[in-house]
Amino acid sequence: MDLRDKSFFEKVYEVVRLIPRGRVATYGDIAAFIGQPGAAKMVGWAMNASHTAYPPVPAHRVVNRNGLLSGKHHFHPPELMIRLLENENVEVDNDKIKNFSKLVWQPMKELKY
DNA sequence: GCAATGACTGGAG
DNA sequence: CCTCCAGCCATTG
Repeated sequence: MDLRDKSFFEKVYEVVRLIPRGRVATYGDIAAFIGQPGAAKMVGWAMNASHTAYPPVPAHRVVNRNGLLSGKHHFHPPELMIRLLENENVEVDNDKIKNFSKLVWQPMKELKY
């Protein structure tokens, strides 16, 4: 798979890299921002291949709409995701982001196009 | 090109 | 906040 060319994946990566340190974003918001609302699953799919992207993508800042770390099982080890978040002062409780509603970063609203 | 897949989501209960 | 359901769409076999 040539991720070198511009694609859905690369758009996702760009947005994810814009997520401020200590903040998190949802798959749906990212998908909507790149003009493909409803393609939230594709964002997750992109994250699945994000390890091949460069510069690295802070995939640990991307969670589902409930603030649940749905993708932690894709990290090695899974606890790494939580460790990275806590390292940014993001509190995690039982695989969920505490104060999620306040930490969530929405490109649509933050960047306001 | 059809069928299955998946780190999802919004609405309803 | 949780569960269940139907819809979502790029990528893969």
